[in-house]
Amino acid sequence: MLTEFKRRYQDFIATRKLKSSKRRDLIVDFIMQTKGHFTIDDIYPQMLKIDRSIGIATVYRTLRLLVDSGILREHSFGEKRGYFELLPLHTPLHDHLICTDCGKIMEFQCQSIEQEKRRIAQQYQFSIRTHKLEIFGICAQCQQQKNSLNIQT
Amino acid sequence: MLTEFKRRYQDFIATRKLKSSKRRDLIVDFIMQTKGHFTIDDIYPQMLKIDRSIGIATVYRTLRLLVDSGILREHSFGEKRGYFELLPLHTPLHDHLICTDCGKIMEFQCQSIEQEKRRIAQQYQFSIRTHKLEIFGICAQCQQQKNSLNIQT
DNA sequence: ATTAATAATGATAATTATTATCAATTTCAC
DNA sequence: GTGAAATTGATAATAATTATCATTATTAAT
Repeated sequence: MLTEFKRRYQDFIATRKLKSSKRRDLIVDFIMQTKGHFTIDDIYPQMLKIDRSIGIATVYRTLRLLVDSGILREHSFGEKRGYFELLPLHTPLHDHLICTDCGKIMEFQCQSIEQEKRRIAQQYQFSIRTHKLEIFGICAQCQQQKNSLNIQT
Repeated sequence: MLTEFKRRYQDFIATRKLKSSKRRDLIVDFIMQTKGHFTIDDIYPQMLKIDRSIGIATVYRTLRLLVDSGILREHSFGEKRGYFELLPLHTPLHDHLICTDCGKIMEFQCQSIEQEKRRIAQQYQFSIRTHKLEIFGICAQCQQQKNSLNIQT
């Protein structure tokens, strides 16, 4: 069975005149099944279990490929390393709230931000590939913790 | 004369019980006068002209300080190194369009995105410190160039 | 099926930006 | 002035990613 992601991946390979390969197919198959955000360190050890000989460079290369093809989106979330996530087609993009205290990341969707984004792109005759909206601050739980600490002291 | 930025910097120093220092004052004075986005490499050579003995670590430390105090905002713009920009108070935040072809960065302001951002934060009881919205794609000029190339071939 | 051209691979060196360390110096409340 | 604490410059360390390169795999054309 050919999933949406797989189809998009194969299209990308074809239009760029790249060659398919066992290793890359394996990595792509694995990534297709991920949920949420992940780093290289999250997935590389699991890939080694499937194929002991996969080099980390190939994983990096494949991630780059999938980002370029629009299948993955990369975030930094204020950190040095990259986080990746699948972007299904025909699903509105979501954005992120990042707690700078506990590191928690929450997703939200906002139709009107999407709309405004497109309106501005049009105004600048800018052709959008992707976008990232990260809101940094303190989550509800961390605010409560801080409050209770203040009361105790 | 005490500028708005200087006042905010001194407040921050005071509330964190830090000490002032010649070096840091010098760096802060310099940064106050910057316009637009800059990296360490943009400003460090100029600082050396003012004081030959300033170490790059001190500049990094001071930048971090100013980001923490909300005077500077840091962006990655899809690159590894950090870009910084002054955030004046009482001025609505702006966002960025980034051309992945030529690297050009355009700023825009959108009141309704700001509004939606605040609405969502409220919904999640999230206390906003700052935000970054980066829209990646191809600018008008680069699109034209591509079109004309296609016609020629 | 063979070949020839090109792409992919793993290992690892290189890069690059930033942070950590630390002894010496500076600041500042008392 | 004194002493505790913060700051400093030099530089080592870190950490994530990319570049290099010899070898292997893939593919299109024969």
